[in-house]
Amino acid sequence: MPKFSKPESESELERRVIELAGKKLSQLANEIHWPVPENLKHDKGWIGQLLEVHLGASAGNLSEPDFQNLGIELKTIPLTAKHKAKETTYVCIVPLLDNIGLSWENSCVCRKLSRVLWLPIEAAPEIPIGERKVGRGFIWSPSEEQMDNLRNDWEEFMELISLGQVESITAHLGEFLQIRPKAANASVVTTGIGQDGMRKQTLPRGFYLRTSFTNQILESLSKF
DNA sequence: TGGTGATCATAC
DNA sequence: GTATGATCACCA
Repeated sequence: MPKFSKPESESELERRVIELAGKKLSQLANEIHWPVPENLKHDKGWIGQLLEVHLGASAGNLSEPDFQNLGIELKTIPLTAKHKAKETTYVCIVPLLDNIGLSWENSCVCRKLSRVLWLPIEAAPEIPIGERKVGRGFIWSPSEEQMDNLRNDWEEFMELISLGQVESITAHLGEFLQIRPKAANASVVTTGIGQDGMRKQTLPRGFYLRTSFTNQILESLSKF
């Protein structure tokens, strides 16, 4: 069996996650002959991709779960020195068009978060990238309460968007979910709905999970 | 100093 | 541009 074959079952994936716990990123990078970057300024997705390779995720830029056969999405969680979530977690792009009649159950947020492999990684700035260790990952599904919370935020956002209020949405909105720009830079545009109901060019946005939400998940587990 | 708004790399 | 992977950088 090749070293980084895709896991055939959830229990196999879990075993491999446990094996990764406590390892340094430099160790994982060396095994696949990847150089370790000085910082992540120009390699923001480096850690996520490193772990995808090690766990045998059927990577690619498909809008499919990372482990297609298992229906599981892989998400790394950068941790502060206090082992709290350091950053919000990107979920998916916000649909700005043709979202009439889109139900929460069929939304990208609900589908992506229904089954997630969370992998905490040390990310305190004082620790060099290569010295950062992988935490104890775990497979998770949202509780009913968490689902309700996310759905409430999502429905509020989608109503604003369908009413042409995209431009008025700031990252302050939403209790657990938020909407922020998701683009290479501020001049990138996509088509959305304007205040007059006509199509309008606007900045692409993404759904993100607030750190309060991911911390809630982390607190219910032992990470290391 | 934490959160919001902006940005980076890469494949197609 | 859209999709994947996210973190940076600045200001309140």
